[in-house]
Amino acid sequence: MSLRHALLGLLAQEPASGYDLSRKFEGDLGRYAWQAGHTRIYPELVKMAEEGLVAVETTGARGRKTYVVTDVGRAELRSWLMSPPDNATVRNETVLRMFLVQSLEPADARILLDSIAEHCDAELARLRPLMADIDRAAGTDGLPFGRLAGEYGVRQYDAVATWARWARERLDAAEAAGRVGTRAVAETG
Amino acid sequence: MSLRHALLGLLAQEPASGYDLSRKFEGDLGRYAWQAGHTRIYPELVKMAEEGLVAVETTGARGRKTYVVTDVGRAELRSWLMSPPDNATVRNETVLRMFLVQSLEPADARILLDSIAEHCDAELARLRPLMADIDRAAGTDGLPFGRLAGEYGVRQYDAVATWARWARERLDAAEAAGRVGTRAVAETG
DNA sequence: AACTCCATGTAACGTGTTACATGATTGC
DNA sequence: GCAATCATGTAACACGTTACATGGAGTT
Repeated sequence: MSLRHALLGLLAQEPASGYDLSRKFEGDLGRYAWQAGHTRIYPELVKMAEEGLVAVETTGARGRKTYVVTDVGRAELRSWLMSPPDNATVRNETVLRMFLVQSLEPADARILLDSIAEHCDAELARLRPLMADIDRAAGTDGLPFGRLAGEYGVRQYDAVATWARWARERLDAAEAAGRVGTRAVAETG
Repeated sequence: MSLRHALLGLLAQEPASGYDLSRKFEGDLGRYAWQAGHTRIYPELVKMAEEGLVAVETTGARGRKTYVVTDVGRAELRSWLMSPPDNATVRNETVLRMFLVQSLEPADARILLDSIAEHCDAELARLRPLMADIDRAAGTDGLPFGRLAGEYGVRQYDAVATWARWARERLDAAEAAGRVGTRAVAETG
């Protein structure tokens, strides 16, 4: 039930409508933490309101409903954050590709690794200036919401880019030595 | 449909039964790439066999069925690996916690960040010797299946541990300056 | 004989995605 | 008036988890 806690966390930061929340998932939150569309968010908010975790604060134009966290909701969020389970849910398609890169032919693996490195570089080029702007505006003593998460993204992409380049070198070395411990997946037909 | 490609990738490496495959998901694959239980794997293998992506190689004792990838399956795996989508599926409970750490009171956030750093240290202590063993056995020119993925894990945990310590420092600095840009989630009742 | 591990499966439920549907408001 | 955006929802489907069920083979 992570969606519910994601919503609680966002609402703990500031009251928002289902529409607002669904757009937050389109940003960095959805990019590397958790994805959810409005079709899932709306019913979940209704359910959470029924359970007393959130409440409708205002009803505005176009049927807009603004939700706020209740004390019960805050307690639930804190309890969830403070007790991480041993086996957290992880489902990452990109990491899966990294696992399976060795089932490709070396030539294909090289192309894939290069494209991963480039993709990470592009994300870094987007994120780094953003973080610098935040620090410039708030100073290194300020800590706007999202700054820690953004930094996580930077370090994450940096690590993956470095990994991809390391992996390519290992692959090259293995191929030069004539022993790529893999059963290649060649194109057929 | 990532499960299907995960299965294809594992079977491309070596033929296996549904039981074998389900146990592979219990290791590092499930720990940081993709999770799946046997109850999902068995029906998926049946479906993939119907579609000609895999085939039953042998039927052994206790009804054991060993699957192999077909040429069609290999082509499908290659095609999937070589065309990564713009918005890959990402669902990571731990990263979500990192996003929401700023909705905790500084004292709680500090405890959480410390526990994240410790958890990463523990994983590193487990993985690093494993990778060293592999390199010792295969040499730096050898590349056993899983070596690249294992290295990804090492770099990943290292990055998160460093991030957690950095985040703690930023949090300390912000609190010292008396401005933690967060609405704290305190315990109630 | 009892226990554990191997090995496969079904059914119910929870969660997430895609497609469909509706209507208000704002900017041009 | 038209298009874009805001704003909410439902229904069907896909995917994943938990609980339940069964039985063979090896070990003590």
